Amino acid sequence: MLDARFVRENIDVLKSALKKRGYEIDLSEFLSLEEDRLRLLKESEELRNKRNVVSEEIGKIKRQGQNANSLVTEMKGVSDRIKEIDEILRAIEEKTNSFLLNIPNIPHESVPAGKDETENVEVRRWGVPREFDFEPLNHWDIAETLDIIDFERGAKIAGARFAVMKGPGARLERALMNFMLDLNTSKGYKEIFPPILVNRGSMTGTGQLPKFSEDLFRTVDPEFYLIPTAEVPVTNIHRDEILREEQLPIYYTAYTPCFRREAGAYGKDTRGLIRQHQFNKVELVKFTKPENSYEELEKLTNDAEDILQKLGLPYRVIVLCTGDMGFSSAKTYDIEVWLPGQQRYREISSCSNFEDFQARRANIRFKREGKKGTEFVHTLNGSGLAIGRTLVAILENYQQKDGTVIVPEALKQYMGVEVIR
RNA sequence: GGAGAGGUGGCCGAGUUGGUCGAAGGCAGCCGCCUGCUAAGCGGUUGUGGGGGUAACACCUCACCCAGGGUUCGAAUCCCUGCCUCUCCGCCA
Repeated sequence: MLDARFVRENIDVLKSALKKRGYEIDLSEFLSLEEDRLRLLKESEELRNKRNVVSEEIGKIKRQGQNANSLVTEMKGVSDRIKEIDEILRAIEEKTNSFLLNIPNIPHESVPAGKDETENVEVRRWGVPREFDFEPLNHWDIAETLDIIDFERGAKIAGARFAVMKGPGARLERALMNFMLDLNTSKGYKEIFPPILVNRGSMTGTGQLPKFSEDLFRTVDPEFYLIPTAEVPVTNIHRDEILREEQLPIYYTAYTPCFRREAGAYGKDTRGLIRQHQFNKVELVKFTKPENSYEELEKLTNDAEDILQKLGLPYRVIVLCTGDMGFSSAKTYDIEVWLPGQQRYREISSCSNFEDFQARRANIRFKREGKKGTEFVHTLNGSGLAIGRTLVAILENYQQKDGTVIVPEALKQYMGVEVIR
């Protein structure tokens, strides 16, 4: 969320920045509400001041055994008036707050302007897609032949968009988790294994609520939310905290299952493992000082790329244009892996700098050495990587004519075999 | 699930016949002094957020003693609800 004061004082900056996102904003109601709010706030505070002073007076008078009835009556009136004002204030704040919660983040100046995903810009490519001397299969065909992913049983047990991983398929899933966590922790990321069910405050802190509830699974009694990404519990680790400057930057990596309703994706990627209600992911999360966050975004993206390089999977990096970026992000790189079965690049990681947008919602601050006051940290995160999609990429890129799949060099020690057959 | 205890500042911990409490005291931190060094000692100082104010400080003011309501002229202190922690019993991986 943006800061109310910032919005009040930077109307034009905000308007033009959001226009680049294709987001027209009408601030007139907000501004007049803010005007009312500040006026009433002042009145309320002045009355409280009066009440504090006089109440103390009443105490003194009573201790002297004298009568203070007229003052008491007067203060009763003052208190009633304070209550009235506060009720109005609460109503106003509810409106302004929900208005602020629904404004997306301001894009960084380096983000290309554009209306949708067709205007994203490719930044670099790594690796050369392999030449096949046969027609490469889709991963679901490969998996069916090898009997390592069972979509029918997944549907029977749970429903559409669920799968059962079997034998070497399950092992590959586990191998990837371990491989990624080992690689990430070797670079200084601290391993975290957080709760998978979280409360409403955490979902609001990272921006999933109130705007995107339709994509979340929720338990009813008691109420919890199933995390759509480890970003939620891991970023919320430091919610409502004031960090010391020397603690920054903080690097976390976490494996978790992720749960998404995919409500807006009917008919998309219905076959295969690309879009599931439940999937595994290893996440990278950073908390940094504002002046370092863009440098840290580059490093974080590189760390995610390194996983693909070590697995020998060709990919490209694109920077999302203003119109395609997520709600909370100021700048996002997507990493897309080459899938021979689909003859195209598919998203496997999304690395974002949220600047202070999440930190303000989640109230994550830090204190500079020798300076008074606090500042919001910058938060970043990226997949490192989505396990299911990595598994898909391995099956498709390492498939052989006879239907078997070669295990990438880096995974052999985790798999125990050289070929999945 | 049942019974009980409790949630106060960076930490520990007073305060529960409502008023002089943003909150004693201790520890830790910071700044001085003192001191061969260190330790000890002495003095001072140290929360967050909002509003106003300033060139910037200063300063003024409001709120915050888990959260949200309530009673009252006035609440850390009384009442209600929720959340969390601890102990005992039961159950369970």
